Amino acid sequence: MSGRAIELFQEQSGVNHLALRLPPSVEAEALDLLIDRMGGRLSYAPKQRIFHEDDPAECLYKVSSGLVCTSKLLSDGRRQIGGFYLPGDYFGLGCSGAHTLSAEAITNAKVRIIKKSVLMAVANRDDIERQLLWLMTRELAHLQERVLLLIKNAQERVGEFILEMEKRTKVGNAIQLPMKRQDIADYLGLTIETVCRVLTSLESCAAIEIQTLQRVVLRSSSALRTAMEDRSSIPHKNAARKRSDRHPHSVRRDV
Amino acid sequence: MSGRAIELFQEQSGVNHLALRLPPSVEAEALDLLIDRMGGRLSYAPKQRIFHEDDPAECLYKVSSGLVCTSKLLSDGRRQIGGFYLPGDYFGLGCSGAHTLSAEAITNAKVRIIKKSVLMAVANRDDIERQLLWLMTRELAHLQERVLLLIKNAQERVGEFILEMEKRTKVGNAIQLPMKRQDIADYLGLTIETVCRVLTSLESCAAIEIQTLQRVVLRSSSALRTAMEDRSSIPHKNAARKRSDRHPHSVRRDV
DNA sequence: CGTTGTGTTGAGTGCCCTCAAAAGATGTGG
DNA sequence: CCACATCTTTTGAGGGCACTCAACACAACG
Repeated sequence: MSGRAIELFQEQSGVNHLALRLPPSVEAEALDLLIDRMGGRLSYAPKQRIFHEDDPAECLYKVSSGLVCTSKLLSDGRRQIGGFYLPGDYFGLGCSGAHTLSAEAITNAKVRIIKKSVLMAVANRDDIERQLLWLMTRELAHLQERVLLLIKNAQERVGEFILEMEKRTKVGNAIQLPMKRQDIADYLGLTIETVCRVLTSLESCAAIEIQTLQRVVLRSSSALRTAMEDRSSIPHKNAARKRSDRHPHSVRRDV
Repeated sequence: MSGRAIELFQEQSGVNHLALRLPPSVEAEALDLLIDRMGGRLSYAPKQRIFHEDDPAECLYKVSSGLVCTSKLLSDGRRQIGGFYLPGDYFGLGCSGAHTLSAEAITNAKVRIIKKSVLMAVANRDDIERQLLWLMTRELAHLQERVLLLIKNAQERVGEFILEMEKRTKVGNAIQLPMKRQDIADYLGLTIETVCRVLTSLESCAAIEIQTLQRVVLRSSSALRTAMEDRSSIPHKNAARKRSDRHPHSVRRDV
């Protein structure tokens, strides 16, 4: 249980130990090695389920190839997609006890899987722990971004999605969209029709080019930005004017 | 750096060590003791800022009294509230490097503050680490709930907010709403007018009673549930019928 | 008791959803 | 390789929910 009182004041490692301020270069090297060597290999066909949302969350997963998503089915029939996971991405984190989301393959996918208990038994615990904490922190930051996304309008949601996928899947200058339009819609909290319409409008304003269903090229990022901010050339929504009215002295009370 | 190879195979503690499956009774006892005894005391007036969203995230905060919220100002002037924190709640977690949100007091508030480095230097690290991980896991679960909330309609959002606040702030049978209507709106991604209208309609259908601006009583939880599910008696939105059309064989491919 | 901030209510509009149908993509058997 | 069936995507028409704008009621404070 204890037996590490001797280390109590080793400040250097102690400070970093918290893993809430991590050297960015660390990433998950040891974890990668471990799961690649010791983790089980599993293959999934499109739409095949990897785990269900009530299954005990005792494993850690990493995508080797293909595309995986987590999702949740609501009582009214709507589906919300928690995230898309590309090769190299980890999923199944951040759940104590049971998963809160299901996971399924979207394309053919190969997945590495390792039990958390095995992970802890085999590896240097602190390294692994720090890396897991880092992964959780990233997941949390990503979720916060998503919350911000969901209060925006359709053009901004789709636009930010394009930009996110550009960072993650660009080969040459082609952005890959391996998921269905319906998956994008469920990820962005929109309908498939709205996603289609926005994509079409983005193409017609020369921001992007839809080469195939799953292949998009970013033609003009400035045009994309413009289209995202454009509210049909009407200064609608809660504009800055209104906001300043609402918090007229949010500044002057600062210490 | 290392020197802990001897502990490598201490299975028992190693398994729990991951803190991703925690004994629910643990909560944050040691952490509570530590921050209450060693943490600094700070007092804030309404609307006073506690930290800014770009400040380095090197401290952990706990509300002693009053109400605190985290928030982010968007470029278009909209504000998104990350969360409300009541006495006993921790905030400032889950950020590596810099905060992603600002924090400010809503009412008069007393806050305990402790540096993460001090925390790690003074305490048994594993306990503290486990408790921090547990707090982060809760934060993550809460964020996932929020994402699900934001794709729902106004009545469901406000209704779920009432139910959440009932769990957290009920004294007798009165629910306390210490924040402004605008704060609720910014938390739910709605406008203040919509929040008002929904609250009024919930009162007129006998689901709740608005005693004062900041004091609400839940009259009939069943009426509330009905009002939340009610889409003006029209089976709109993506109903189950349409959803089953969209994924007609999501079952048959399971292993 | 005026002033300022906050909350409520009303009228009108637009964004996105629903419903519907056509067009395109994908897969299978002949 | 083509015909056919199925699934997916696109496009169109129309409507509702939540937003914008505006005015009034209420509360807090000096």
